[in-house]
Amino acid sequence: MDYRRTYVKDLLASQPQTGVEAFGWVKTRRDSKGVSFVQLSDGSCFNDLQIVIDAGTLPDETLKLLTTGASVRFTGDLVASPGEGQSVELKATGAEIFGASDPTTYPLQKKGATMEFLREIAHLRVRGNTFGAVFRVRAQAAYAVHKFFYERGFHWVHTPIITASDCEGAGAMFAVSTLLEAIEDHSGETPQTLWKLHNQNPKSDFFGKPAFLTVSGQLEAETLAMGLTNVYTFGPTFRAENSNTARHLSEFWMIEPEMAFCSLEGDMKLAEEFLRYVIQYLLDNSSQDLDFFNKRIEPELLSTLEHVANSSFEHLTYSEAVKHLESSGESFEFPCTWGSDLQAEHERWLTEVKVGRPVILTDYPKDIKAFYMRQNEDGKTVRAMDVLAPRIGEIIGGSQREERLDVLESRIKEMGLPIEAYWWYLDLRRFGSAPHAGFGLGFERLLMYVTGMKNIRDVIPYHRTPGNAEF
RNA sequence: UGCCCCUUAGCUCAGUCGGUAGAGCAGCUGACUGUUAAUCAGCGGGUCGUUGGUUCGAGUCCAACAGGGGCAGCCA
Repeated sequence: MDYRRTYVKDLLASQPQTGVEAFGWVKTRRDSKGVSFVQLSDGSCFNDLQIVIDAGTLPDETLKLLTTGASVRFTGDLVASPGEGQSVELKATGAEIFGASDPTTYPLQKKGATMEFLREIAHLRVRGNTFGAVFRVRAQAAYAVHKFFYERGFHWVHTPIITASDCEGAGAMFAVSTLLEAIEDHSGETPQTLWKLHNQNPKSDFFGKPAFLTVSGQLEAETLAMGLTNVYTFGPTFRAENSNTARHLSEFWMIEPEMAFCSLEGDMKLAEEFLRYVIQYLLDNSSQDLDFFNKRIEPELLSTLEHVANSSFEHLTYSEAVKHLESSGESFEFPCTWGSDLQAEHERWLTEVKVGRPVILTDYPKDIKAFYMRQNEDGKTVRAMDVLAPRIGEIIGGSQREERLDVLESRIKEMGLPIEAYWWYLDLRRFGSAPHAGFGLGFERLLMYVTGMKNIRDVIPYHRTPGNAEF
């Protein structure tokens, strides 16, 4: 056996020929008097290979073991299919079963299961139509991300996953420590694992100071952009927020481009180009999987994606958006006033009702945005942007960064942050500072958008959320 | 973190007023010369999430716990 062999995807695209083999897992079997049909899947593409087994070809014992979930190698001839739904099929002459799958206990079936149930058997769900498609599209999208940046001369940079800088400021962090040790407690009826804290002094911890999992690679990416000009990160990101929604994960993958000599206008242009490029790439290269999502998951998916790939995004300033919201005539649960952050219901109205496609909001009040965003001349707003998309809300958050040393320093002090910790970040403004901008994009939110999947936990193989780290 | 909902067969669900359990699919057996979520007939399948309480009697009412989910906030 060798990984260099013919896969289901290749067989389905081949002309009839003798002496072929196919490896995979049985999805279903159908029996008639003189013939049995097996749908064989190996994950190489959306469609299954239909295996035709004439009665008497295989021993009864073998045929009986060809149940949903079994892994098998079929040998035979690839022939033109007289039935509808496929151009070729494999006429079996032999079958070797590697692993049987007891149909009375195998939890996957050919008929509907809920997303919630499949999430609890996440180690098996990839064998079904939906999750096979999700993870193929995920891989294609990741490739498209790299391709997009590579074609534009961006350098992929690897910012640290463990960070001792608690100044990233993007949310609650997970601690990374060796001061804790697991101990078994046998005093109760059932033994349980407890934590023992060696001591409470961070100086004796592994890194000699408190360390955390990164919540953003942005600040480090900025340092790399101040030498490589155009860079991006694409890696895991961690937030210890107690968020329980269909669009938050504790561990997710984020894409963060950062560009030197670039204004917010260039940043917006990149964000829009990026989204439209990835969507077009998937329309061109994942059409079978997208057709399935359009048919079974989200009926408006294809028309929406095609529309977005071919039309420019609406641009609005925060202040204009607030005016639209105030005169909308809608009765929101929370009224919209200038100076406060937009509620989810406001964002939804703007992108779904008012505009009907992605919208970029810019120039937010400085008090509701991060310290590093560049201040406008009005002294009240900053060069921030959020890209909002129908159905999923905020998909991108970015800004032009504050490149003026004095303004940045006073902003850090104003917000009560420990200025000593930012010494290296401030150095960028001391030595060859340059206007620069970037954004952060949640990869799983992008995947929700392009697949139509409704819960972010269903576009990552194993989700990490508060109270859940199974598998 | 706050508010709300759900948990009955392997899966998806019904179960009225509190009176001791139902369907479809899956599985098994059989029928059918080529099916596409095949079809048809028959059969088996239950600690009603767990613990406690109210009651003559609890799937049904109450409480706690466990698991799952929705909305909001935080954000990507």
